[in-house]
Amino acid sequence: MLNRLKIGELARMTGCQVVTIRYYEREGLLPKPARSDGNYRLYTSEHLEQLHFIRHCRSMEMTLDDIRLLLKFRDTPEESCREVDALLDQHICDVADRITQLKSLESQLRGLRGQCCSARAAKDCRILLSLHSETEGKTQR
Amino acid sequence: MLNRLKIGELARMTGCQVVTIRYYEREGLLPKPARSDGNYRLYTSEHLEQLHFIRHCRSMEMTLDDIRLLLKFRDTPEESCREVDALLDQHICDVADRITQLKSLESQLRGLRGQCCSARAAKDCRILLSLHSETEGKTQR
DNA sequence: TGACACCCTATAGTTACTATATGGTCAAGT
DNA sequence: ACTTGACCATATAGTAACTATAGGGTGTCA
Repeated sequence: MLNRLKIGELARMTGCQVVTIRYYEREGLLPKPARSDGNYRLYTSEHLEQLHFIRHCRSMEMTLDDIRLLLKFRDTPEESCREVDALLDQHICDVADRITQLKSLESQLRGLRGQCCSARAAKDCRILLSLHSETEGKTQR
Repeated sequence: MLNRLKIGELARMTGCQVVTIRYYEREGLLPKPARSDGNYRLYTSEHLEQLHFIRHCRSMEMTLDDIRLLLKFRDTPEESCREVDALLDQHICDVADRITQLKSLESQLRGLRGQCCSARAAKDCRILLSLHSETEGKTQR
């Protein structure tokens, strides 16, 4: 029976930690469930589904703010889903940008690493020496 | 003259924010500078060089802990630089792993995005529907 | 003397949790 | 009836690397 799930059961069914579920409730991502006589949270299959939704979004590294928005869209069925598309497009852009950035970083790091030729004294370490020189063409943040 | 730099001057010379410089001091990454009569921080060219080092490392997304280690290695000139190499190798690995992860995420997101065919009502939005379904094969972190 | 740029400290907020402390609930076993 | 143990509850603080805010002092120029 799926309508009196305790928090630990919900956790097991979603691969989510108990504390995280409580955290989502505080953050307004999961509606407050009913309580048992002993003050235990009692979840329904609605909660289960919503938590699956949240975890699916999180596994794609969407922010909790993004997820809040998506949940709002879901609850206004007459609105178009153009905003869902836009949110996703933006997220895809962000991920792609980050990949580009990390690739450049990786080659920079490999370049730096290549300056070392085996264990010498740290005072002569070319990596450390190189890190002391000014970064050219870098702007803040 | 480079031996009585005020914090704002140091900030301008390194492209670092004033508050960040003070933060590095609190964190023990920059030694405490002398003070003027009016209690202003007075930096030397040593500070300037060390801050360049820190910012260079940060531009490569090393953590402050990493940087603390590197500074320690620099100050123990008889130690070999093998540890510097190891730190860098680890960092390169982390970056490479993250790239792999983000690439897979990107294609997953593009797949999801492709399920939408233009603006329909949110209740039928295939993206939202898809996000409700269970993630298969994902384990907890 | 006042305006202004610049400096100071202390404290709280950001993100998405995680950790810690302290105590209550419930079912099974003795 | 009592205890053990798994499970649940709340409140608070910590994580990383800053950023923001409040409230006030310093130094120079007109």
